[in-house]
Amino acid sequence: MAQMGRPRQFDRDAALTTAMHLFWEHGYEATSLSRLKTALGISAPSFYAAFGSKEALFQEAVRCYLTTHGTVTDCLWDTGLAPRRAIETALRRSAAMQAGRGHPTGCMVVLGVVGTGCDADATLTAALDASRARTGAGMLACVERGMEQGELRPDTEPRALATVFESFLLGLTTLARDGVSAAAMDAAITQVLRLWDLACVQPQPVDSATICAASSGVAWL
Amino acid sequence: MAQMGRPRQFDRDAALTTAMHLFWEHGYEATSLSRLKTALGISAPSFYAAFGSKEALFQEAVRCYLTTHGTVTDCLWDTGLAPRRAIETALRRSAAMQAGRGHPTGCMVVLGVVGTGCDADATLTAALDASRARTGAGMLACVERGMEQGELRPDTEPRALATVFESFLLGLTTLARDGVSAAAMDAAITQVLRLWDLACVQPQPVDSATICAASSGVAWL
DNA sequence: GTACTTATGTACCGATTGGTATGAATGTAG
DNA sequence: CTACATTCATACCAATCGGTACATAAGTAC
Repeated sequence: MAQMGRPRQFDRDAALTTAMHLFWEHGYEATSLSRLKTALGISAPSFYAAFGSKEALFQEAVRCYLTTHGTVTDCLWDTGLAPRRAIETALRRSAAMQAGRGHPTGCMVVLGVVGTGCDADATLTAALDASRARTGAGMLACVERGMEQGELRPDTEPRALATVFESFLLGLTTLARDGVSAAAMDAAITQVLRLWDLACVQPQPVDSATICAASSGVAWL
Repeated sequence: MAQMGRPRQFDRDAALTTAMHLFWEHGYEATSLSRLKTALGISAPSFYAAFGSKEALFQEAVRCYLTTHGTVTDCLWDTGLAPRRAIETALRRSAAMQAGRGHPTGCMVVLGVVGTGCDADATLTAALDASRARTGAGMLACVERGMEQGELRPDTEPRALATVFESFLLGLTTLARDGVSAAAMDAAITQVLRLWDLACVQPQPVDSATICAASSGVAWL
């Protein structure tokens, strides 16, 4: 049996994507029910039958983001990758994604820092906060791996170096919102990665700027 | 003559500061009239008599921010300062301010990128957008000054290097919102400034990390 | 004192917020 | 066919949104 009852007359996945784009673009509070209903092309009862509530839809949109666009930094946890390459890949993929087309600019996880207002918003942004914490920890883990593997000098300050990469990554969101191109971001990424090479035991000229975002199945971003 | 009519029974400047903190913390849309009235301790007619409208108050709050906390990056335009020192001072002052106490964390100018939702919000965030553009241009101007003065190598890519500093600076807002301390930011600033030294004609070990935020009359931040 | 100016408190405005009750429409199961 | 399950459209809900009318209070000017 397929499913009982009258079938819904809209594509739930497509509607979820549209809602994600709205929350991504405008934030949680600024995305009103009426705007959602209009954009999704459905009525209020259909909305609540399909998604439960505005907050539940937001949570689901966040989950959708984290499992798609948000995966660009997962390489930070790929221990099969050289740590420097992991960081470079995360930065270049993130830049390409954030400045990419077909969706709002910037990173939804970063934009969520201001989205709400009440005190009860902790549950709303919990997933976003956790994602940022995870990415920051990933940066630090990569630097520490670089030290453990003897690639970085022992006197390297892992937290300070990781914080540079993390802050730079976080800043891309605002750059993207202000219309900075992916090419400009890529040039900056090439520069900031020289900090890694500078911290290396033996200064080695590395071939940067050649990790393409399309190098591993994220061409849809 | 002092001023005719019944004198107002609240401190307008203090109310403006309180309102600025609310907008800074929660953004424009998430800061409702009732919240403002409660925090300011005044009634609706007093509010409108004193500030005109919510939007007018926001604009005034932005102006207040830009002329106080927002001045931490003005040193980027101080041609009397060595360009490297101008950038370092801007970064360290900004970090100290954003992680400082007595006000919300992060930079109000950066947090404004997501504050609104409608299409007519262009007028709302125009001042914030212009401020970010100005700071970005200031970063670039400093790098270009470093090249013109022969301090940086001729093959330096000014835009790429300036974008690194700019993105790093923008990222501090999210770091601050996530509770990163000023000390941790300072350590990262020391690291990112090595990019400047790396681009110098003659590699020179510079005494970083010793520009205190209190070095020029911004101790109130 | 009276005239005038400004601020305040109460009570209210239409519009929009997120969310529902209700019953008809449309499907499957038997 | 009937019974059941689910979605749909219309209409509606209390609460809150940003903003105002109006009378009163409190000051200065003369």
